[in-house]
Amino acid sequence: MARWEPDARGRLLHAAADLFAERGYEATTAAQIAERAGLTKTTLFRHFADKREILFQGQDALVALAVDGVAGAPAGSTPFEVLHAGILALCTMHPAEQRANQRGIDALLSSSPELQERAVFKRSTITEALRGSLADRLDDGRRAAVLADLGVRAYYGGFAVWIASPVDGPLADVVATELAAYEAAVGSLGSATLASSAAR
Amino acid sequence: MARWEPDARGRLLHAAADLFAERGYEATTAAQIAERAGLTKTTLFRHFADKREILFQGQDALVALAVDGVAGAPAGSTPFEVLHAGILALCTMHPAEQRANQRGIDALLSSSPELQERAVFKRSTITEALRGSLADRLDDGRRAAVLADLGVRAYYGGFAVWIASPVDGPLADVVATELAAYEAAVGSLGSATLASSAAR
DNA sequence: GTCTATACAATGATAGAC
DNA sequence: GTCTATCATTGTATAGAC
Repeated sequence: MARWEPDARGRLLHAAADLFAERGYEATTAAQIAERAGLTKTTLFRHFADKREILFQGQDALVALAVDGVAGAPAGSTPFEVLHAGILALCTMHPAEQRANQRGIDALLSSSPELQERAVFKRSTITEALRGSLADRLDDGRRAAVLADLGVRAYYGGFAVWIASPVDGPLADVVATELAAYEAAVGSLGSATLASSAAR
Repeated sequence: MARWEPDARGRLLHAAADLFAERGYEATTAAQIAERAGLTKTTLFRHFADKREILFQGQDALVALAVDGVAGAPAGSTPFEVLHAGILALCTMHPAEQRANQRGIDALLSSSPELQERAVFKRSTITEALRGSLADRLDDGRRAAVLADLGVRAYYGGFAVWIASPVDGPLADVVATELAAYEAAVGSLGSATLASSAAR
């Protein structure tokens, strides 16, 4: 028999979600979250590095998804196809059932500068991991970097559209549309540049 | 006659630079900085929003530089020429004499996760401002976003090279070289995409 | 309008007991 | 793993001094 109730982490997450929804992020203290979960502040900080991390639960898995997605792209893929593989792998983290949850988290994020800073950092971590794995595949570091930025933009942009949309549908569809639009924008940029330099 | 010693902000910056160099960022407390400057903690936090901001002194001006640089690009410029104008404007913030200082700041940044997070946030603020002003000029939002990412990469990448380089020279030269390299990478990406889609 | 004094709330770390 | 307890530090708030 366990000497304490199981799933402390899950209880903390649940308590935090409730309290953040009730009073907002800043008005909720770490001690209050712990108390509602039937635990203490010390235990909370054993499970989460800091208060902000509670809201980014599971985000760390995105890095591995992107890297594995890129690594798993078939040989002979074009650079954009490799990128697609990495970005669409990210979408598997967000099933349609969680869309309502994500809306709530999104609202919290925009309420606190502290959380926005952390969100930007997470985004940059994903971008950097993606850039690294693309660089392994593409042997041109700068091309890999540009693709990583572009892919992450499509992912986050698609995510925002998906969250805001009234109709249910898979995130991957929206993101794929975004990716195609960015691809077109880069294509026109490339050809515009070539045309203008050819004109000289 | 002043009733107190002037230039409190300057003294705080100087005291912080000394203490950070002596003991590192984390081992220096806000109270110690204030004390060495002959002030109190309260005053320090009147001049800086938080401890991290002490190390990003002046960074906020970069946003205006980028925006004004883009806005000042001559009519009829190509998208890349507009971008050049914005990015090279950023370089005016960093005269060659400050290169040694920047090296010290750079070392501190890599010593603390807290500072890295703030640095990433500053970078994203600059990117976002640049993206906005490029979007005004270029009427294609996604193209503007890709260019902003690319330009900021050239700026930060060039900055790192400039910091590390043993030879003295203007930052703008290094950054211009980076920009050209990224431009070439995007050009080849665009034509590769066009070629591969044409081949179908 | 800038600084000081004091008190305060909250984060996060640490040590030792169960 | 969790708890109690204590602690340093950040950052805020208030009221007053010059």
